[in-house]
Amino acid sequence: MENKCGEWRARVHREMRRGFLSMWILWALKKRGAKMYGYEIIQALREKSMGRWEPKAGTIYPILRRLEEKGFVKSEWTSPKTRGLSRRYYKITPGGIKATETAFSEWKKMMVGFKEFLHELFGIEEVRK
Amino acid sequence: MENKCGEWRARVHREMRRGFLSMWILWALKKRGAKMYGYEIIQALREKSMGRWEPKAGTIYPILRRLEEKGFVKSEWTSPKTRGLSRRYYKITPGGIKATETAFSEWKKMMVGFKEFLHELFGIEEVRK
DNA sequence: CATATTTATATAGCGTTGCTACATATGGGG
DNA sequence: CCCCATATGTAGCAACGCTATATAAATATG
Repeated sequence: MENKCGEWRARVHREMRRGFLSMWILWALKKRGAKMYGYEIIQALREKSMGRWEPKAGTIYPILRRLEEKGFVKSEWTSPKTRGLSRRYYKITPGGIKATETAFSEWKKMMVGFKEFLHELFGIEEVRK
Repeated sequence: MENKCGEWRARVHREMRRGFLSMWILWALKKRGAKMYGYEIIQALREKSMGRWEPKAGTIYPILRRLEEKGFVKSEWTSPKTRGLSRRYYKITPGGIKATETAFSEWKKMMVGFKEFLHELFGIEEVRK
């Protein structure tokens, strides 16, 4: 029972993240301005979400590849000059910037829609945070 | 160009809905109190979202089946006494009510987290390494 | 020196889900 | 009778978050 509830919670959490992660990463690249590499993004998300979320490598690296396939980021493999491991740096493209804005616009519409939906259908004020 | 942007928009829209639809439907059943049938739910969502979303039968019916598999709703096939088509009526269970609250709690956490994430990562202060 | 941990990237495969497309069937209006 | 609305359902696709696992070099620890 408790277990099933936990599973449900985890599943809800997981499914709710879908569609947001790409947006978050594109956003990070856009606002940061500079190029970032995968491991750096993983750590940034972990730190900035303050323990709310532990992004996994198997989640982030595929996202970055997909974003590159779509032309939203461009990557560049760099060998360190003095020491350290090689890194693949990602940089957002103009298309990526546009995609970020599109995604945010969709997100906002959905949130507004969700609140209005709840309000209209059920008169829930609770939702207004 | 325009096409690709449209595809991206549609994909974002689609992915963002994941994890919300079950919650919406459970919520509708919970707040409505009474039992509802699939077609009714589809129409209610269409009307109440005011054209923002056109829920499809192929989306809603499978959701209802899954919710029943999880024990969050119970269904009952009813033949009309006088006239009209037979309908499968759904009613939320105590487990479903708990699941609704769980999902809403997760949703709120995620929204708050998202806002804080954006503020912290991209606020006035320069982002640290 | 040897070992363990951290840094860094990558992919195969799983499960869930929203959606398209299609199938089936009844009721009512013209 | 024909057409649309009503009403339910499933097969199959595509996307994506995640687990598990692999690889390899750098760095820390004993």
